[in-house]
Amino acid sequence: MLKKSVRYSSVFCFVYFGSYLFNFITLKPKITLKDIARELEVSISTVSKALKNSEEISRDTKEKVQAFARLYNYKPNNIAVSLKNKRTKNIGVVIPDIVHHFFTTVIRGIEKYANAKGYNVIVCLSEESFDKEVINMEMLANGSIDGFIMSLSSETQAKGDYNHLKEVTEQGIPVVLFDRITHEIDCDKVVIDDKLGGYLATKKLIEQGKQRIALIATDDYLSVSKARSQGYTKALLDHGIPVEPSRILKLPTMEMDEDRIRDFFETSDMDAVLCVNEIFAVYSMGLALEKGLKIPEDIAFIGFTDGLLSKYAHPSLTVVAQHGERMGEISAQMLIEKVESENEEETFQTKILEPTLVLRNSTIN
Amino acid sequence: MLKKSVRYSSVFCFVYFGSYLFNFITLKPKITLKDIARELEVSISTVSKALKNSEEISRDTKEKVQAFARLYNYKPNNIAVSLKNKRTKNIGVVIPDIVHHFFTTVIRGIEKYANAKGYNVIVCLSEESFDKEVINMEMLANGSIDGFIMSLSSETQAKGDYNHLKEVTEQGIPVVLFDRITHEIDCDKVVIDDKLGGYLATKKLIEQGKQRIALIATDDYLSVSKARSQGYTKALLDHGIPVEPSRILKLPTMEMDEDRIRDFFETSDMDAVLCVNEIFAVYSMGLALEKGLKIPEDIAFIGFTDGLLSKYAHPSLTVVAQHGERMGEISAQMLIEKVESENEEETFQTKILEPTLVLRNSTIN
DNA sequence: TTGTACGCGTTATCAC
DNA sequence: GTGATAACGCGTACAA
Repeated sequence: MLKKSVRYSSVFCFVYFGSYLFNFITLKPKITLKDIARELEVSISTVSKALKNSEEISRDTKEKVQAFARLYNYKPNNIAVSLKNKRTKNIGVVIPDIVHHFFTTVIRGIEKYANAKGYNVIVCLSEESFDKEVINMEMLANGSIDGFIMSLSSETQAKGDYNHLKEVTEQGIPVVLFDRITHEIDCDKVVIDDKLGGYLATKKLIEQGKQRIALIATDDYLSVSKARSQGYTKALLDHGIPVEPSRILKLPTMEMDEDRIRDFFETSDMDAVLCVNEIFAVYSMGLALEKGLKIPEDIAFIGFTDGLLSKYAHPSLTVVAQHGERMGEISAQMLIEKVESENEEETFQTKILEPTLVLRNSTIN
Repeated sequence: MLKKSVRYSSVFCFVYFGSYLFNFITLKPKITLKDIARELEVSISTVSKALKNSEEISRDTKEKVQAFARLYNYKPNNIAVSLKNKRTKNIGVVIPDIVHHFFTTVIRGIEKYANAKGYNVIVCLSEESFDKEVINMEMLANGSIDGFIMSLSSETQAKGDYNHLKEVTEQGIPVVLFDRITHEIDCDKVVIDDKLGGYLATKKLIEQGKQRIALIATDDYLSVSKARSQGYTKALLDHGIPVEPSRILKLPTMEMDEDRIRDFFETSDMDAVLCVNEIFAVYSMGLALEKGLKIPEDIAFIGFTDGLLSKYAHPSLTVVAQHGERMGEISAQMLIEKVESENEEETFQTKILEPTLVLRNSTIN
C-alpha cells in the first residue's frame, strides 16, 4: 500500500521532517531501525543499543538517536520482536458465544488484567461448534498467541473429544479452562462451584416455604448445567423433599426454546423455579405473569448469571452470581504466570470461586 | 519453556516419530522448515517449495516432504509469515465497552466475516476512556494488525481529539469507523441512520395518539445520541407538536443513573418516552409500573438496541433495531477490502444502514 | 530438479 | 564506543 523509496536528506532534523512530511501524499510510513541507522550514518546495532539506553553507547550518539527516534515516532515492530523473542504478548480467548452476558464479563476481566500486563486479547468464537473450536485453536496455535483461555463449546462437551486441547498442551502452550471445563486435560482451571450455587438457590427457595420446586436446565453433557442440577437435587434430598422428575425440564442447549418452556409450564405443577440461566428464568416469569400468578407469592424464581436482564426485569430476578469478571481476571493471571514462568515444573491448579446469591424481587425477602 | 535439542534419528518415519514422542516428557515442540530439511537432508527452500506443491520439485521429494510434514503436523509459523508478507491477518477492534449488547453483536458480525476470510480479531476495550483508546491503538499499530475497526469512546467524542486516528491513517493503516464516528477523519464508515431511527420511533408514538412524548438521551457530544435526539425533535415539529425542554433528560453518558431518571419521572409530565438505549427504557418502564401506570395505554415506551432486555422485559419493549451484526459484517468487509486492495486510490465510503422499528408490547399495536 | 542467498525487523554476541 | 554477524522462520529470485 505504500513504499518508502525517498532518500532522506541528511542535514538537519527539520529537513528530515520535511522530507517525510512531503513524502508523496503525506504518507508517513513506519520507520525502522535501519532507516534511523541510514540517516544518522551509524550501524543498526548502535541504534538498537542507543534506544535501549545501553551503557556501551556514547552520550552523544544516544541523544542524537533518541531525538531522531522521537521525532519520527519510532516504535519497534511487534512482529519482529515476537519472532525474535518467541513471545507474542497475545492471549487467545476461545469461547462459545459472546452475546451471553456471562462470557462478556469474563472477556472484560481478561482484557483488564491482560492489558495491564501488556498483553492483547484475540477473541475467537466457537459458536458452540466443535469444528470451529478446533479450527480457531489451530489458527492461533501456530505462533499467534502465547497461551489460551477457553470455555468449551457444548458440542465439544457432548462429544467428549479433547484432542485439540491435548495437542496444544503437548506443544507446551499453556491453557486455562474456565466455566465449561473438562477434567480430562491437565491444565489450570477456573470455575465457580456450580453445585453449591444450585444448592444455595434451592435451599433458599425451600426456606421460603416452597415445596414444589421445578428445575429448567440443559442436558447433562454441559458440565455447568449438570453441576447445578446436582446441587438442586442434593438440596431437595437434604430437606427431605423427593425429587419429582416431572418438575425437571432439560433442554438440549442453552438456547431459548420458548415452546418447550411454555409446554412445561402448562403441564407441570410448581411453586418455584430454578433456571440454569437468566433468560430461561425471565421468560418463565413472563409466562407466570400471563397466567395471573403473583411473583414471588404464588411462584418464585431464581436464575443463574447476574446480568442486565436479571437486574432490570419485572420483577427483578434473584440470581446466583457467577462473578464473570473476577473469573476472567483470575484466568488471565494464571495464564500469564504460566507463560512467563521459566521453570518446567508442570503443576496445575483448579480455582473454585464461591457463587453468591443476589436477592431480588422474584423471591420473598 | 521447551527446547528442541534432540537430534532426530534419520532412518524411517516411525523412528522419527519415536524420537519425537519420547522427546523428554512427551513434549512435541512445533516443527519448522529447518527441522524437516535437516531430517530429510534437503535444503530449506526445497522443503518450502515442496510443501507448496511447486512444479520445480520432483514428485518424489514432494511426496517425501509432504508425508513428513503431515506426520509431524507441520504448520507454518504465523509470525514469520507475517514478518515476511507484512500482513498479519489480524484485525484490531477497539470499542468502548463489551457489556452493551449492541457492541457484542457487532463483534459477532466482525468475527463471522473476518474468520471466514482467515482473519483473527483482536479486541481492545477503551472503556470510554480517551487515553486507553490511544494506548490500545498504539499497541496494535506497531505491526500487530492490518487494520482497525472502531467505535469512538465517549471521552474521545467529547474531546474532539482525533490525532491518534489521523496518525494511523497517515501511516497507511486502513480504518473503519462504526456507530460512534467522526467526520474529521477520512476513512470508511458504517452507521445506522440514527436520526431516522429517532424520527420513526417518535412518529410511531405520535400516531398512537401520544402528545407528551419525553426523551431520555445523553449529552450531544455522543454522536449517536445527538442524531437520535434530532430525529425526535424533527418528528415532533413535523407534526406540529412543540418541543418541551422539561420533557427532555440528557444524561452525561450511556451509564445508568437511576436517581436522575427517577427524578425526571417525578417532575415531568408525559404519556410516552423515547430512550436512546434499552436499559434506560426498561428501567423507566419499571418506574411507570411502580406508579401504577398502564403500559402502553397510560404511557408508552420505545428504546434503541434490540437486545435480550427488550425482548424479555415485561412488557416487552418496542425498539429501534440497530442491526449490530450486519454492521459488524459490513465493517469487516470494507476493512478487508481495503487491506487487500493493492491500488493506492483513496476513496472512502460511508455506509448508512436503515434502522428498523421492532414493535412489541410497550407500544400500542 | 535442487540449492544459495537475501530480506522481513529486531536483538544479542562478539570483535574491533 | 561502535559495528559486523548470526539468528528467529519463512519465501523467493536467481544460480547451479
